Amino acid sequence: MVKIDLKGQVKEFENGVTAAEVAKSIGMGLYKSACAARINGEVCDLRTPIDQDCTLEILTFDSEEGKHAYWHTTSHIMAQAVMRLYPGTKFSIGPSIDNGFYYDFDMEKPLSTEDLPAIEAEMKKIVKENLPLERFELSADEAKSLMEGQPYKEELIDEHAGQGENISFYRQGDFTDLCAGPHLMTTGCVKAVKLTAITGAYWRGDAKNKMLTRVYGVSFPKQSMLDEHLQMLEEAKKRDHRKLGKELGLFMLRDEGPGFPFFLPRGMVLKNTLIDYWREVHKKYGYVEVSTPVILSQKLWERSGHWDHYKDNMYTTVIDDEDFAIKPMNCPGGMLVYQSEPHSYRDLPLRVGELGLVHRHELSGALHGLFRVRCFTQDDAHIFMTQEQLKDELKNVVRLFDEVYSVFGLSYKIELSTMPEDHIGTVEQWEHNQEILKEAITEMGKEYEINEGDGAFYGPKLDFHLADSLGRTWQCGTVQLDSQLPERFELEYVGEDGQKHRPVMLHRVVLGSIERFIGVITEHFAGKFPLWLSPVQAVVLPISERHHQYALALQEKLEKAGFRVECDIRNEKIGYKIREAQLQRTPYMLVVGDKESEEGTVSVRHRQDGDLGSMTLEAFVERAQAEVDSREIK
RNA sequence: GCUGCUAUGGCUCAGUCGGUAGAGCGCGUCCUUGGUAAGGACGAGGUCACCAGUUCAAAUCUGGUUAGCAGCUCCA
Repeated sequence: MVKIDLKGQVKEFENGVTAAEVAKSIGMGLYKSACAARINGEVCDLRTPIDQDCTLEILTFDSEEGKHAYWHTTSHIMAQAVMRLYPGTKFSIGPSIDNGFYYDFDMEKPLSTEDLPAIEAEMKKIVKENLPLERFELSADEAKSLMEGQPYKEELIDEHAGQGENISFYRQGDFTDLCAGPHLMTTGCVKAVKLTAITGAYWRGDAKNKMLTRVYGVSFPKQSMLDEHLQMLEEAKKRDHRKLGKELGLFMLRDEGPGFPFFLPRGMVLKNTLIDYWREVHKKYGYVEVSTPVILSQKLWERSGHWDHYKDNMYTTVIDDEDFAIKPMNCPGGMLVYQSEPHSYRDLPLRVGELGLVHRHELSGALHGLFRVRCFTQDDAHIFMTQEQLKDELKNVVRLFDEVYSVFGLSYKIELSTMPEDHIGTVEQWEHNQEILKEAITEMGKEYEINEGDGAFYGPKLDFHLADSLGRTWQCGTVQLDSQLPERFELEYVGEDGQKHRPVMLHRVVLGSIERFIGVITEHFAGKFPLWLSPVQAVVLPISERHHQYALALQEKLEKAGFRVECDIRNEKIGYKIREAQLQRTPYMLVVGDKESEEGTVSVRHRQDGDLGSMTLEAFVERAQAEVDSREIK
């Protein structure tokens, strides 16, 4: 007998009982919705036999792990359907992902979207057949003979065999796949499936390898959940910053400058307001500001190491027969600023900010609205300090990040990116620096994930990722520890001992790029920017022509009070003007007619709260000013 | 850059079988002077992304180029 602890309730079972059988003993409802199990904290298959005392949790679709098992099984069902419809297909891998699953196929004739309904129909048949999934293990040799004619599988088997492991398989009817699991008990559990996209993807994610056909899909235990999911995607599209950017007149992109955004008057107000805030908060945190040139000699880039490691992404030019490059980063300019005068330990930490306009030749296929452009403003800073000051300064930077992100109500995910293949500096230096980053962030009580090999070529970094409307995350903030550039530029400060020492340096951006950040907050707020950021904060709406004079006077008074105000004196009815102001997400609409002009009041409507009744202009100004000052998010 | 898809007035989109373009919104003029999400009439806007080819004839078929979209790769 084994004792199984089910969330605090201990029950006894026969030795060798499976997690699925335990679920069944609790209730058929749980058994039917079970996707995977967590035994002693480890996620595993429902088929796993239990032969010693343990804790057990049954994972349903409601849990992350349950969803993953569910989607993973669905990807096998899809592969099985493809195998039935296109017998010559070579299979590679088909995992679950955050919002569904995919499977990569190597096909003689790649699939097109027209083929998806047929695959979906075949999948429904497989679901109806309610095939049980069976798990088994083979030695590497046996595995290879089973997967004969499947070169991608053979490659994977060789890899596992190299580590001396047995290879696990899952079989469902006429389909068997190399797989670690966990998986559902039968194909019949998958109730609602939608294949969502078909694209290309490189084998093993390497651009040098063959491009395979990738089919994406998502599935749910209920049709209504699928409908809801698709509905949610539709809603998310409405928040897309490219769509809103056009509708709200924030920015535009033209064929004449792919990846080079144009900021329109309203977008420019947003950008400048953001920059004003940035300056305010950086002043508070003890930063000074500089500006370094956009074009600098190629020799400088050779010295900094950018030329060797980044030249494919740099735009270049020739001036008076000398080679120059347009800056893709601000650091070398920042080094020259530091070098321009001697420094004492008393000056450190020296925090030098720069809103630097950088240009990078990004691959055409990588461009994406304001999220990925070829020309953007980094809210950069270089911080020079002593080794002893490093950890405190790291924390200081993270505190600043926290303050800024909380003003926008943004939550983030931290990644620690470690040494890439292409790097400068010694392994010891890298490991030492990575350790300091870890310590600083751990001491602040923050969680992080490791992003192996994704550091900058000059040092490890902490990346702060923010999510867009579809939940895709974009790196915005980053703190990078650099012990290379101070070395290459022979930076110095005079210590207490009167000797010259080398400072350590941090690169960091909070917003990341102003452009990307505007994209993120546009989606985050769905265009309803907080009052302090709104390009137009209020619009005065006269009911008819005889109220124009009063309305224009109000506009002038509000502008004098420091607000961004428009007045809609078009020959339209009030309902029409309100509709337009609502669609523009204008925070406040000030309706004025006979009543207001006689009483000297305004009738205030808020884009979310609706009619707020009439009040004096002074009362409105007071209210709005308080909202601006608090940077309240409504 | 790679794979697939797409490109028609300022915007969103129709356009069948190849026979030289259509709607709504927006814009302009006029009527209407109104009370919290679209009042009405009339009008002006398009070498159908670009370059070739096939054809008596191309928005439509073919090839290429450019740009966009989804994903991959790369990245703030």
